[in-house]
Amino acid sequence: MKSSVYVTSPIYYVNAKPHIGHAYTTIACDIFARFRRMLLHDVKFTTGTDEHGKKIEQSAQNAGIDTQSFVDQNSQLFRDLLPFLNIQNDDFIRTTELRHKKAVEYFWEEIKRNGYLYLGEYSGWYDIRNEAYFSEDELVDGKSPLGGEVQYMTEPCYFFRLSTFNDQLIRFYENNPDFIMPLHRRNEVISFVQQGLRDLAVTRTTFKWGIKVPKDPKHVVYVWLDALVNYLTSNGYPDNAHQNKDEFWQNSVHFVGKEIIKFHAVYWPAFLMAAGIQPPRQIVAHGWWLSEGEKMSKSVGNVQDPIKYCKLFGSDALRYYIMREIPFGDDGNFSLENFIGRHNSFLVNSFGNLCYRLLSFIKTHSDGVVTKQRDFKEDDAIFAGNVDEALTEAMKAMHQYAFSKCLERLEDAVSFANQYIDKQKPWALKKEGNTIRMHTVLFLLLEKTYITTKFLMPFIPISTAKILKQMNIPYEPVILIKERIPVTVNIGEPEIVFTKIDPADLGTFDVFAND
RNA sequence: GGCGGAGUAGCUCAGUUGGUUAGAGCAGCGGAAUCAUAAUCCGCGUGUCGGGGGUUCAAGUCCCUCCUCCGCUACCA
Repeated sequence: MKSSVYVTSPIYYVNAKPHIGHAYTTIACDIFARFRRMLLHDVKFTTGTDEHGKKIEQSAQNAGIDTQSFVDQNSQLFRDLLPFLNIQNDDFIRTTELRHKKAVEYFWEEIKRNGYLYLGEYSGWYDIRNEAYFSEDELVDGKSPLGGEVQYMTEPCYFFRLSTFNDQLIRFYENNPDFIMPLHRRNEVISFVQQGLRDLAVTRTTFKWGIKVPKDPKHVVYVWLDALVNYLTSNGYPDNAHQNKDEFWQNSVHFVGKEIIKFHAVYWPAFLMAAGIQPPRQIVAHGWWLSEGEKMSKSVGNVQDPIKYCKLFGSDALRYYIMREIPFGDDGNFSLENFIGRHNSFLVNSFGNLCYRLLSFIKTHSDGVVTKQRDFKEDDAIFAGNVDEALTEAMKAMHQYAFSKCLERLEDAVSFANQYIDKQKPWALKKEGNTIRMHTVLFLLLEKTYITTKFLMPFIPISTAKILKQMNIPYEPVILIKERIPVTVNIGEPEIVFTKIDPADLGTFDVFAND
């Protein structure tokens, strides 16, 4: 039976411009989605923007424009980022859309009907910027622990009976050991829940910019409850109310940054349980980027701008670097120097050069034609075996969201090919007039390089498409480790696909977002 | 304070349930080759495996302790 997968990025809060962190999550989702498509799975991949809340309302006021125009403009910035990054998403959802309003209202009625909401009163110090209440003793120098300005407020509000889900959540984590990836994040979540959950205030009355509570419109639904429901909205809820029977929902994977794990791994499953819907299949959390060794911040002025990188080096270069540099889940450092180093070392010197040297050799020394021959030697079997093994491990890594490990294995495969070509010396075979052996070697090289290139497609789709076109092998977009190519290949015109980045040419290239 | 993670070659890191002379990539040095974007290939690392103590025939790998860094979380006086 055909597998399905529902891949979601977080929806991005439209109060700030997109930076490398947003690009990172979205690219990871896209690569995973492309990978699964190449396994011929049914894939739905959604991203979008989160547009409600007091903070948005205030930012719009400060900017002197009406709130809807404000979110329209800012949401567009995130939408515009997608083609730059070469993202193939199936949906772009905005929380201000009517379909989402309907979904939230329906969801609200469901959890209310099931008895998980009650009207109470909330008072405390409210951090406007971070949309959160704090108790007196949590304040630091008169500000919230998150650094925002606070004001004391009392408001009637609806509470969600989160406290009744303690045991159910713990049991869920135990029964689904791979629910939270990577593992150490899971432990943090479990220990958080084990300390005991308190009921959660899920409405506000201090602002208007949000989805109103059905039949009690002075209350606005808490932004996180609102935002999380987007994953259902995009999957057709509430028209498609039976999410438990939905193939996509059963195989839903939420990619998130580590800072929002609690919302996705605790609140969200509890909300869903309250509505009678099963939790998502997996939460995959990634780490944060430092910028040139320091924490990224607007005031420091070192916020990395993904669009600049794409404009100058192409989206493939950014996609490769960002996935290769750090193990998914860990924090890492984004630096121009490393970017250039990795780009030149693998994409240009290792992979790009392999493709070009192989194809141009076939073009010049074999009239552009390779035919399968059977003058095999032990070296051939070793080479083929090594590549197959590397690709098998790459496949395994991909299923575990270990993107950098997957790329390492693919790099190994490329390296095996470079070693093999050097050892077999097809140029020497040509001189000797040993055409049969030369074709045997070239054919094997072409076949293995072709398969490796296809495996690289999810990461660097534009470049690999060019290379495959040059190979002129009719292909299906499928990853098959043991794939065979036609017995005779008449290659196309070889061209250089990756060009070396010379730091000297960059001059005063400013990698940071100017604002 | 509690829980958890980490501290291994210049840099980034692998090191399975303890077992032969501790590994890889990058950078660096030397060489080969010339199909290729001077790309590639081969060779080269005496690191107190954070400090100290212990268990063991044997510890980077287990136990104790201390130091440093990070994450989650709590909070007394």
